[in-house]
Amino acid sequence: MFSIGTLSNQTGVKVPTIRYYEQTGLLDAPERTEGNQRRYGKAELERLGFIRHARDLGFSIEAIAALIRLQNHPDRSCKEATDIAIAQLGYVRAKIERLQKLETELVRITDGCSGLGVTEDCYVLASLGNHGLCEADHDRETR
Amino acid sequence: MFSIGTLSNQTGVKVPTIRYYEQTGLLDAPERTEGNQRRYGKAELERLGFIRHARDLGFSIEAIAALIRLQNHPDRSCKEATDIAIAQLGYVRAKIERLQKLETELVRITDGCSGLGVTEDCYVLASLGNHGLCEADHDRETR
DNA sequence: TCTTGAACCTCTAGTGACTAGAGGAATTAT
DNA sequence: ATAATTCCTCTAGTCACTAGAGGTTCAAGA
Repeated sequence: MFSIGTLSNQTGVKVPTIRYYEQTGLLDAPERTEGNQRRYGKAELERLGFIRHARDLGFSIEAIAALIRLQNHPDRSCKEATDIAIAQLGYVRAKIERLQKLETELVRITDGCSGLGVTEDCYVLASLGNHGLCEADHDRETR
Repeated sequence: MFSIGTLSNQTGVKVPTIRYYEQTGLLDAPERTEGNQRRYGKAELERLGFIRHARDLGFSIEAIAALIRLQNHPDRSCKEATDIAIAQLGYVRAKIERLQKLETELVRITDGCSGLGVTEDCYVLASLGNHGLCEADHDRETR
């Protein structure tokens, strides 16, 4: 049994974040010492590792909660877990595509400007003010 | 002179968002009617178009505020505006790179799973639980 | 001119996933 | 025994909005 600080060191997840995960139900409330401090074991270490890895991959807390529910029902079809991962993949791909459009336009904007003039004639500012200068549409980056 | 709703229609920026921009200082407080309703002119329309375009490109409110300050001092060097845009480009590129790593791993994870079995043997869940299965490091996606 | 209904106003609170800080208690090391 | 560190809870802040309550003003038609 180890403290929240040790768990934090083992997993790289910050202490307040661990408490936040407990609060939101991603982690079960652990045992406590007589003095009310949290004490964790191997099971929590593994689950937090799972959560951390999924977060690193950009899964939402909500999606991770769903994955954990699936883990707790090992008889359920694997398809549901795969579906969540595939949805995440689609989300990541869509985001990449959007960002690549933004990259293209930012390159265009920054290339057009020597950086030597004064703001009055600045191509960056002109481009931002005049969407008509864009070559293509770019969707809003929803983060 | 036109209302906030008209401005919203012209720019595609939602009414509450326009008020939010005013509150945060991105937009100046406009004239009001006797009945306290906002009335806008061409200048505000243009500035909001500028803001919208910059937001679409992923610039932060803070960065946009800086760009607007530069616009208001046309004698300042264009370099500052270009620097902001270049920083944004770097940010976008870093994000793309991270997301591509995530994409690779998500493909690996989802390809490894037939979707036919039960969760107990699910490769998706196993992969998420065991970071050691990853081929490469992937940084946390900071959004 | 009056009425109706749409659009407007302010204010507060909620979103996601944390992070920061206050003020105090428990644990660990010396 | 004492000092340093870690832990506890609770509240509030972050970013860029979005939603809703409860009330007021405006514009168009009768």
